[in-house]
Amino acid sequence: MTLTSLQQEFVLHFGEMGSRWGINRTVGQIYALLFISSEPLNAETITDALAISRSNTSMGLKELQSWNLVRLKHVQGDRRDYFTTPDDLWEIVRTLVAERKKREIDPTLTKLRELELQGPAGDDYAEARIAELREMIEMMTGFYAEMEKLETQRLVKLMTLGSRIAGLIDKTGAMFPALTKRK
Amino acid sequence: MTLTSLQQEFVLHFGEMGSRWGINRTVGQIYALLFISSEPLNAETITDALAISRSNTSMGLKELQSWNLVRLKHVQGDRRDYFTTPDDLWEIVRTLVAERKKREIDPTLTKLRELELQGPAGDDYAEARIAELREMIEMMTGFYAEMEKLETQRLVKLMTLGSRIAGLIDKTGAMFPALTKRK
DNA sequence: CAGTGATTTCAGAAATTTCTGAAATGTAAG
DNA sequence: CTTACATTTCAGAAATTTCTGAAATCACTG
Repeated sequence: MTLTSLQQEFVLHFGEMGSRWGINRTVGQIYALLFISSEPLNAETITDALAISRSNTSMGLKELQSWNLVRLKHVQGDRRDYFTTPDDLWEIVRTLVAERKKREIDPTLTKLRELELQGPAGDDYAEARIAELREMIEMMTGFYAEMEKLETQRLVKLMTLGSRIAGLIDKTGAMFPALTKRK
Repeated sequence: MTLTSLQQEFVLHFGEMGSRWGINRTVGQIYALLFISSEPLNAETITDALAISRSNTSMGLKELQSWNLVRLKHVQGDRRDYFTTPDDLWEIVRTLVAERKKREIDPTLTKLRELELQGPAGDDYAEARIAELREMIEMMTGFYAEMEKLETQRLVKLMTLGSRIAGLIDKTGAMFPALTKRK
């Protein structure tokens, strides 16, 4: 498979960005290629489109699968595995956020709780700082859990509303009547 | 400087997590150490607390400064530079989000716009996919820009309210009267 | 259940990133 | 201007990550 120059540029960009995210260049490129391909691709096709080794493709796909970022498809009369990304961009974003939370946030939250359980260590400042950090992370993950439940439509509306929502809350942090009365 | 076992564990954890984020172990450790230290620390102190080379400390601090994550302080009658993290956790989070956006999102947005400007490349699917991705990123960064403007107090309240806010929007995505009337 | 092709595994090679010590540069004080 | 630190730079060493080709495993098919 030969890439159009548009595909080429897109794929290369995601490869470079990959390192800024926590993933490697090849994984970024594979994902980008699947993302802009209208049809599912098999490992062989990816291998030659990106000019990498077959085994590298295999590892990259495995990595993407562990992130739940690609779906496996099968073509009638073809034994090979074909891969795609979900059509729904929101689904992709949800997955991405969920997985990053799992890998980047949750372990830290666990560790902080563990440290607090070890009880007073005679370092009041550090202890207070750790507690404060834990509380903040809990607040943010709690908010995230709520947002995760929302249907996409409502989420979109919420984002579009933007800061107009904040108008409902006065400076002291109390809610305006409009919000408290209803429900 | 010798670390208490609490400090030790905290610092090592952030070192390990560092690689899951885009930063390296040492940078994570330096930041963690500054974060749980009640007093500003100089490079020499950091160097021996973490058992790394003086030059490594210098590079790590430079990296943290480029992220705006540390502040430089000076102690009367001492020529050395002392470093701390802001007391306000919210300020830290805001900085972190802003910097990650700058490094991880903005370049991609620019690239996508650039690709669109290059005009029809005869690959309708890829073009549509790119446009869709650009729109989603614009929506999210737009929402972020709004949230960034809010005072911390309101932001906290908003997060605590959580999904109750979503009750204000009906399934079709239209706002409920309560929200539209008050303005 | 042998044969064929697809996929994965894995040890070492290649590439990249991180770290160090030595030298260079910067800076305040005398 | 010179001395006395403090900090930064930088080339090479060390460590880590990524990539490859060969071999192993897996799984259909006839």
